[in-house]
Amino acid sequence: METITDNQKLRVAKKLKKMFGHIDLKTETYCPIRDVMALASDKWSILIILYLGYFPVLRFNKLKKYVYGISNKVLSERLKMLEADGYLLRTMYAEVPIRVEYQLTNFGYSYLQKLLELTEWATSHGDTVIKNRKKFRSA
Amino acid sequence: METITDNQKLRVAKKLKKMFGHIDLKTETYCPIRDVMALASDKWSILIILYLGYFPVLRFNKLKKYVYGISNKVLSERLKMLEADGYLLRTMYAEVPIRVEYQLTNFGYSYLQKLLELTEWATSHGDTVIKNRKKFRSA
DNA sequence: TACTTAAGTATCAAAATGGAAACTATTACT
DNA sequence: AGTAATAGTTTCCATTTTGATACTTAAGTA
Repeated sequence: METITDNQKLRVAKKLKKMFGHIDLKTETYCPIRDVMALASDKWSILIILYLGYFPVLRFNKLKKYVYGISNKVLSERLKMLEADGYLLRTMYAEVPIRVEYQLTNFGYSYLQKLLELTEWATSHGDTVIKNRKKFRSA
Repeated sequence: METITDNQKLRVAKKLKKMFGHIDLKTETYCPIRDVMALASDKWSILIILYLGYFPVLRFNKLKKYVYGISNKVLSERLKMLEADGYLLRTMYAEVPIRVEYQLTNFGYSYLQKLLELTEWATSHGDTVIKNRKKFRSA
């Protein structure tokens, strides 16, 4: 079982208060969690960013191999959006055949650091989730 | 500009190596990032978990108000999945009208701690993303 | 002339997702 | 009998999101 200390709870409460004080809850003003996270925590975006963290530079087709299951269309879409938001840099070399390299910006790298907290948690708790699901289904 | 120290880069590389060593990249074995994160980093799930962190207990309609824009269908769907995966607890009181309470489990709380790293980052970098987008469009 | 390769784009059908609105169950109250 | 409230479920339709496949561009090579 997970144990959570009172100290941890306090820290979390503090962070939440700060965050929720900053964002307006009721009205539909701009909400970074809805906007920024929508792209950056997307299933494919997460994988793209992680692989670009692992391999400093990747080309389109290489990336597509690592992020298996993604289609040309979706990959190029996500790359364009991630570039637009500033997470990554696209460099095109006018060779033949053309060569394009993708790499994280410092901004993207800064995001990756936080993202890692989450993906590490996910990899170490994946089995628990599976167990929970089974228990739930059989209940 | 974001500055990233070599020290930070080293730490990130270490984490990535550990994660990517653990998961098999090439074959399609079970991948917690694809599976666990798919639900837990979903747009609506994030908001649900954050609000359940902020308010220790919430009922269906209250939650729906906070997570504005979500429909009955999607909210009840997400709640069921989050319950199944073990993030939250659903308690039903056989009163009339019926009363149902949702709250985070310790497991869900443990996830929330990591999630906060990301949402805090997002709230403090939302303006940068907006700026980046503008720059990109006008380039 | 045809072929090759990288990095996409274009296109169209298929599938998944989403939202709106109506409906259900239950018991007490008027 | 009709109304009210909560917590959903159901239905149906529209929009979004995918996925697969073919196509493009450019220069060098066989």
